[in-house]
Amino acid sequence: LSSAVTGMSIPTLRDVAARAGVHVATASRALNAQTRHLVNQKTAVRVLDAAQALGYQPNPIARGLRTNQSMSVGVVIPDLTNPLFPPIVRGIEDGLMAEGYATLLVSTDNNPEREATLIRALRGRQVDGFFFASARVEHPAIDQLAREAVPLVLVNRRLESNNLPSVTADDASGVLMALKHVTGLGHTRIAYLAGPQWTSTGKARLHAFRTGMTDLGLDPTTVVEAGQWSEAEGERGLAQLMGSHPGFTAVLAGNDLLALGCYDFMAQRGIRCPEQLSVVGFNDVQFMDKVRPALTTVALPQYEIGVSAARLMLERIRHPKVALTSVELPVTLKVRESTAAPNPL
Amino acid sequence: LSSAVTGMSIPTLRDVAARAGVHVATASRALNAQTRHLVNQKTAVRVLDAAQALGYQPNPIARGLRTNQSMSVGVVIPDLTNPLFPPIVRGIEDGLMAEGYATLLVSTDNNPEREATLIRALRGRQVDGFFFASARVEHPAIDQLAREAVPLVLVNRRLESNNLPSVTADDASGVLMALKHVTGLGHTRIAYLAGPQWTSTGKARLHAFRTGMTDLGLDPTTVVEAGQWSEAEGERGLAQLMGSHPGFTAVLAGNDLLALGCYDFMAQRGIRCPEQLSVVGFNDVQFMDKVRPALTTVALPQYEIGVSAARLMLERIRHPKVALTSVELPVTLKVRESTAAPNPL
DNA sequence: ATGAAAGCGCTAACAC
DNA sequence: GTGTTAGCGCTTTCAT
Repeated sequence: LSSAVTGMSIPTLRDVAARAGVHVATASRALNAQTRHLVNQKTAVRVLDAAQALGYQPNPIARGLRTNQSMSVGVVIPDLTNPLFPPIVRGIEDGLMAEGYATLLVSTDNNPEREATLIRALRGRQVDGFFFASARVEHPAIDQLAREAVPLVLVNRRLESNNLPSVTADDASGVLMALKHVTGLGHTRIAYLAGPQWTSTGKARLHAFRTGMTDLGLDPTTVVEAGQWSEAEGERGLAQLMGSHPGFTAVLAGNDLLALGCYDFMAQRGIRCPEQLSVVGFNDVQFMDKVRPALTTVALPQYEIGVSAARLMLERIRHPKVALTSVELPVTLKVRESTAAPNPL
Repeated sequence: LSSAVTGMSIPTLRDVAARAGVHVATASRALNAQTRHLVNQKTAVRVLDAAQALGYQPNPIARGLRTNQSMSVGVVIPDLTNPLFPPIVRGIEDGLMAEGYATLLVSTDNNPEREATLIRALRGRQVDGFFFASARVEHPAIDQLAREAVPLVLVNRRLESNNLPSVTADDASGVLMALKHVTGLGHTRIAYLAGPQWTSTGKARLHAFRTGMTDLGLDPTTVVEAGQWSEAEGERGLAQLMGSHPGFTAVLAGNDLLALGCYDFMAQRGIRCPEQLSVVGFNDVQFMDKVRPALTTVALPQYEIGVSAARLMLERIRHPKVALTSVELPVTLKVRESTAAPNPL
């Protein structure tokens, strides 16, 4: 018995077909833009009208079972509460929603086991592709997916082992802009509080710092690596930096969280920013213009990164054969209050 | 031909059954905890082993088609980049993931049309339930879903028209704590910058302010309503407040974003916080301890709200007949630097 | 305790 | 141009 007859529940393709007086297959063809040309113009209209009248919604579950497509994608990030990710995720969501894709979002907490479980769960749900914002420089799980030809897009990350499509910000330029700004202010002894070197952004930014400093004829060795992209590690990092390489007047942090950690350490030691030490962040996460002092930082086009990633994914899904492309987006320097000319002792 | 034989692709139940030497139906029963008792102990073990060996993952799409369950839920929020929501969403995600549910997250931007579209899309995907963090006090779309007996949980919101299960924070106590703190400091002329009155939290908090002030024998009429939960509206609101009711020495804001808007206005007018005006926020969103001055605010157990909501949803899905329950979680006051004793002129 | 068979809603060969 | 048929992977009667 068709569900329309029972009066209950959601109309199915059968109901539409019945109402239009055609076979389900015809109804299916008429409803699908790809195959609509196979059916008589008038019949198609009749089917469309019937669907409209019934408020028919195709069931993607059933379709997916048949077509091996779920019209959904997995978005794998380290942690949604890291303020860098919400805008990126929204960009992905907005870019994909228009095309009928749903996004399954998961946070890995940088825990490889959890990540493996989540990837398995997403694969089980037949996602049509994966976004990874959590890629370590080496990442067996991703390599595996790539080998299986699952559509993949790396977001704000790159892989060393694999030439996968990625959307990143121009980290090198960003570091150089920060460096130029700080040297322009008169600083010459500049420290770098690097992000974890098992992340591609961490490595890229540190590398840019080293070459940039060398090119400027400055000493590029005042460097400490944080173990995590966290405030706590930023605090620890600056402490270590001041212990091992005292005397610098500015510190560039691998990201804003690390910069905030510097603030914590400085507050605790009574060091004033920017009078005694200039600090520069990276990412320009929400509220960085409101912290004390307002943080000078390199701003990423976060939402745009998400949108671009969505575009790349669509390309990958629709044209799997086309050569891989990657996108690098420009960054901008936001000069605020955490940087000033060095104070002559 | 079974996929295991072809050597490619993902193993199906057929492959597991074949390997264990049983019929698919038996394999299905053995794999499902609910029906395992129907099958011989030894057979069950054999099937489980086969599944293990093959790395079998049940296909929820196929299962869903049969059972009319998608093992996924929709999470509808106004905007993921509003920092209140990421922790809540993570709580929901973590609470549900353990039970095998996936979350489909969407942002409505408070746009009713967009929201309607998104709800339709989610229904089309057969989600087993909806979380709404975007409920207006009146909300036809939600009423409709409730009438259709779709499992629903309201998060940080309540509905006037409908007694739906909800998880909220104890807004009234929060406002009272803020009030007590500020009066304890010596303030008597206290303004309230209310959130939008088309939201339940906006209404609840304003109501608590009015009764609280009255109970304290203070004038409760220095109130302005913001049109949105936004920084811009906070700025506008404080401007309006100072124009229409000058002379107050403390302002309680409906949430942190509004409080930050107050900061903006004060910076622009050269009014010092807390010396000239004390400000209290609400929610204790990320970085409120880092803004200038560090914001005194009422903290919500954000992650816990999400976890509780997930629990409620699970109950609803599993026992649809059980009476509706709602949860109200306690809040805490974070005293920081934006409040001080009023400055005698 | 297990197998056989039907069917969830849809799409895609294949016929006519 | 349209109907027929089969089947995606799984669960669930119904037999045995």
